[in-house]
Amino acid sequence: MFQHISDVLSDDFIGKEVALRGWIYRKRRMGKIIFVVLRDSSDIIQCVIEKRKIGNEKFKEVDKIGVESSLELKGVVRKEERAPTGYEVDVNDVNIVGPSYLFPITKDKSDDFLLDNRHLWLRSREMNAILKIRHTVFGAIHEFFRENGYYEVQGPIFVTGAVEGGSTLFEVPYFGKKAYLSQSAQFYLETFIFSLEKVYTIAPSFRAEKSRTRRHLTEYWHAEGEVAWYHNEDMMRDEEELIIHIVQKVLEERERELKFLNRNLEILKNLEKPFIRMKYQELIEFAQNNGIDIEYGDDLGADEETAIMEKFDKPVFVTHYPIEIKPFYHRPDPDNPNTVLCHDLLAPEGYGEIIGGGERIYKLEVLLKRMEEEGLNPEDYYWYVDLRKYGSIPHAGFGLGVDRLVWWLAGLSHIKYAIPYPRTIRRTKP
RNA sequence: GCCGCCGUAGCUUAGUAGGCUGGAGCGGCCGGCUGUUAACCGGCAGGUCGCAGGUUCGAAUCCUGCCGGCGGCGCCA
Repeated sequence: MFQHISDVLSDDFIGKEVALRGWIYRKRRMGKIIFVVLRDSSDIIQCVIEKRKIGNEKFKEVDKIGVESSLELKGVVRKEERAPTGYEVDVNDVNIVGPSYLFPITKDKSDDFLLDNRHLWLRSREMNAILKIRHTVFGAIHEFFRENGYYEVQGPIFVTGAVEGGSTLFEVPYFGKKAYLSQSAQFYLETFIFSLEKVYTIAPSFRAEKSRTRRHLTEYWHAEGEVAWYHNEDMMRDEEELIIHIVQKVLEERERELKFLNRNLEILKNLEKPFIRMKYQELIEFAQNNGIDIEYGDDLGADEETAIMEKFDKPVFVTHYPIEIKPFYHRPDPDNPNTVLCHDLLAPEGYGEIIGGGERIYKLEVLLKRMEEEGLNPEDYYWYVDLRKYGSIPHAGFGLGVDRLVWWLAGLSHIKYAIPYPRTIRRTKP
């Protein structure tokens, strides 16, 4: 039986023979001895292959093959301070499963080259760590929703209308007609709540925005929730708990990976609710008092958002935006109809917006009026309007940019490092 | 869409006030080494200088256009 490397990196295995399989991570020959650093999904371990032990022929074969060749080997574990992970295997037998010559990724590599070779770069320890963190994040999201009474649902990806007013949709040919790729499941989630009350989905969203920033992808993973009877504050409370649950889970399961990525864990470890809540108005004043050039009615630009969020070490909910700068479906605040009952959640350390959400308009007349003001044709949204005709209820929802969350949690410099196959304005391969 | 930058060997790059044969490291190939840490030592091979046109006695270097890419803004999760 083969074992994983992480399992045998332990004093319990000293002096015992183990069987390992994996890929050559590094290889160095010193005359009649070859050091192979073997890699599998779990970790790396240095293996020593001596000519006198495995014979001339085998030795020559191993000498010939390159980095990323796949191997099966048997050997005895020994504690060895000189080895990269503290233990070493004295190899008794080795079998080359699939040789690799001229692996394209070597010592010097540019960002662009690694993106072109992402299919191979996934094997790197960096990507291995990021992928494991992603795995934990996605799992934690499902866990949270399911433990809190949400049903998982699936909306369509081919759609005919926009959710976000200003956003650009990807148009695709559809049997002689036009369809678009979904940019949010929100409107569909709103239909599900009349059956299931609390629903969520994790799905890709597509935005044809020609954004060239460290926080934008054209295809990204969107975790969205929608809840019947919830008001803005109820929604924020769940989101707060969701984020804390994810952070806890990542700290529990992925501390090693975060450390490997040189993530400073203090902010994550100290994270607790409640998050900071600020009305848009207060945020503008706060920004102005901190020397940021912004006026009431301006949308928060990336510079402002970054400058503001560098001053906080926990996430901030920004609520009550002016009605003009938010999409039509947000419910106006009854106490101040010039603002809407919405919220954005900004991640600290300069990372910025990771969640957008709010309470939806549930009265038919209000919705029709808002659509008219925005120049939208209710017929295009007939099914969305219908929800306000047949037993409408207050409800709220939100969308979490999962890749953005991973980007922040892992402390990455660009969102393209947070997703295995980033799709940006200029990249659709590999 | 706007602003800025880049394109030289498989990879990372030096070289651009125009001038001899475009240098190097890594990787590769050949050889050496029993404690290496993306080892080291000796040797060899490897270049349409993104593409097209122009200026010039002469262009990797200057000009024009195109192609590809990077960073940021706007927009958003």
